Amino acid sequence: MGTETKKSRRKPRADSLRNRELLLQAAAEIFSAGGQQASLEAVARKAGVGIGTLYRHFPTREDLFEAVYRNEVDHLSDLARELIVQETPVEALRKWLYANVRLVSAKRGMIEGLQLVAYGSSELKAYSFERMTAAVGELLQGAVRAGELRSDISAEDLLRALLGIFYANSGSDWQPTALRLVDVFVDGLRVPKAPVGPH
Amino acid sequence: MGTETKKSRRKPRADSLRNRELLLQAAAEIFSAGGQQASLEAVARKAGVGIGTLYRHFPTREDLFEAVYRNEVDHLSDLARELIVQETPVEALRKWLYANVRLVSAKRGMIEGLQLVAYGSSELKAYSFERMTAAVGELLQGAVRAGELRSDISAEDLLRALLGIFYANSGSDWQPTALRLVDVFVDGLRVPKAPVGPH
DNA sequence: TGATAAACGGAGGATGCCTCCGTATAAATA
DNA sequence: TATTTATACGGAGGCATCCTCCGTTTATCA
Repeated sequence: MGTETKKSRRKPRADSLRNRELLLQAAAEIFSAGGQQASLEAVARKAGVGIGTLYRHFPTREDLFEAVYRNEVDHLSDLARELIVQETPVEALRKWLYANVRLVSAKRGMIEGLQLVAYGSSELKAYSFERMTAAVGELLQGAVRAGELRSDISAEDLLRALLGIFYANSGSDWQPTALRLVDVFVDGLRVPKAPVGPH
Repeated sequence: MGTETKKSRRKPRADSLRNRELLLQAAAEIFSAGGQQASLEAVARKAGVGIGTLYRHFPTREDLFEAVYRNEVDHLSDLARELIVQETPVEALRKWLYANVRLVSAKRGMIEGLQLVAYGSSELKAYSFERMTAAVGELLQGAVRAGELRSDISAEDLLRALLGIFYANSGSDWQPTALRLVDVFVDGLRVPKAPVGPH
């Protein structure tokens, strides 16, 4: 027999998992507010863990960024499903788009600060695109089926329009502007209650 | 009479002007090599002045970046004129393009690191575009008149092609690649000495 | 050749990065 | 449940950078 090839591993410790989650949450907020050069020590402070813990979970800044991004995409996907059952179709869409603004906030920091797009895994990009299209597709379908939104907008159209909104105005306080534009956009998608066409 | 509204100012001190120049020169090199997050203390060290002197001349990092950029554009413009009289037309163009690679090195750092394009003065952009087009126009004209380069390339075309070359490959060691591409590009512009067309 | 406005240098306090290691604790074992 | 042990934790510490502040130096002007 050779050396033991596969030790029975212990279950990961509960505190480790918890701290990882706390860190991701804190990082999402800090990066969203402060951009790409936010302090990692601030992230650790906000998460309520030591700086060593942060570095153990995410050895490099990029590791943390990528994890935050992936995490946010997953959250958005889940959020779409929750909103579909909890809200009216149009409000579900609107709230999901709001959440998107927050995601892009983090994404901007990552892309512009660290060229994640340049050398970053394109696997990550494909992954996020797929999940995003699926999520927005469900939201749209719901609202269209309920007769509240016009039916000639595809999921990809909507995502493209969003990207346009996001990248068009890249100021320091773009977030409130983006939220306002989302409102306008959603209202524009509505099917008018009192049609004005010829009878 | 009111209070004296306009005191006869002293002439600016010679060492001040000299140090400013030294700082710009050092900053150009440091930014070019190290990107946008290069250390300002390193700039001061390289210039051989105290850190306080750096901050007196350029209170913020952005101030220094913008000054370096403006300075480089001016230098490039002057360089074009010098090369026109010192070199053969084609070599003048090639060397000027080399110098461009170095400029873009600094520019990249500025744009990507600090969103100079986003909030930065668009006056600065207009200024640089105008001067650059003029410079490359003169270089082209000289070489075309000498019958060494094909005549169907405009100054703007050339600048656009350059931008393409520069932005296409955004790696860490893009500079050598860009220089090689410039070579290829200039060679491609040449009028062939022994035409191979049908007789 | 003073007088003085202006510029100089760099110490110093604050903050951030990342490593290292003694301590604490959750899972495995008895 | 009690003990063992693999694993994770926190944060001190060393180094780098940022930026300010102020005593000293020096170029201009009379």
